[in-house]
Amino acid sequence: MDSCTTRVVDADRVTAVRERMPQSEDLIDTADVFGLLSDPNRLRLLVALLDGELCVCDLAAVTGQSESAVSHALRLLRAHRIVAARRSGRMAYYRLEDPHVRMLLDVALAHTEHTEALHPERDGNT
Amino acid sequence: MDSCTTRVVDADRVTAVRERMPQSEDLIDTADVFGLLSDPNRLRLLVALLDGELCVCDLAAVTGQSESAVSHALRLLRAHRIVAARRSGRMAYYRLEDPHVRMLLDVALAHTEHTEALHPERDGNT
DNA sequence: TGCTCATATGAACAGTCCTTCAGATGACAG
DNA sequence: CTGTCATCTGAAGGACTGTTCATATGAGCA
Repeated sequence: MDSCTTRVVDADRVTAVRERMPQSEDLIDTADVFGLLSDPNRLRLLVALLDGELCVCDLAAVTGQSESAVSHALRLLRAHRIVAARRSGRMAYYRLEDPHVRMLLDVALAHTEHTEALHPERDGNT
Repeated sequence: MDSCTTRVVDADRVTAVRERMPQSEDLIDTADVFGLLSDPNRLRLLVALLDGELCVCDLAAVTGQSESAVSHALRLLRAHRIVAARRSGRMAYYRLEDPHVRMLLDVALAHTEHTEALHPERDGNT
């Protein structure tokens, strides 16, 4: 049927799965969110914010990063509406704003704590 | 108290949050998993596999990638035990193996479908 | 045995990302 | 108004990632 570049074995499955596939735009947005959670330091920041708001310097102290690095990370997260800032004088208090991300964090952390001693990096072959 | 590089405003909160913070190793593993989900093409592969196993060429057809790219991606996912392969002759059928990742995908996709028209990339300032 | 097909792999290039350093902004104290 | 403090920003360097092209493996078939 389509002998271009991609052979197809189970044409029906392919068509069915293709129709169920979310829009490319949505996929990209989702991948983007995962990307924001894929950096250990950013992850630390978000985990720290699970309990409530914190200012930049406290976030730096908690996560062990430079304040500049924290600021950069927060800027990124803020641009994606994942965190929000409240200003009080010269301080900036950040909070976790996106309930969707909070859910992902909950799921992820709950499971990693149960999945100790399951270290990958070996070739998962037959 | 610690006048090194990082000032602290709310010392008690900092200590409390620090103690609740998961182990660095766990954090890194979690970030790693998110990283694997942060590529649109890899995400497409995993979404395609939500319904059941598929061979490499069908995955390529569904996701619109070259078979080589698919193979590389699957190799990575396989190394992290997120997918598993079943061989039948010269074909390789892949399935989603990690229930934890399946859960993350479910949560993420459910929400992106509801969160249309919420495009970020603007500076989330006051 | 030799050919073809499905998949796997390696090397390499381009693009992206994170950190750091230096400097800018804007608020508060005197 | 001047100096200090908390935070923000821009530029730059090095590391990492994903793709492609070319080739290797290994199963089925003649």
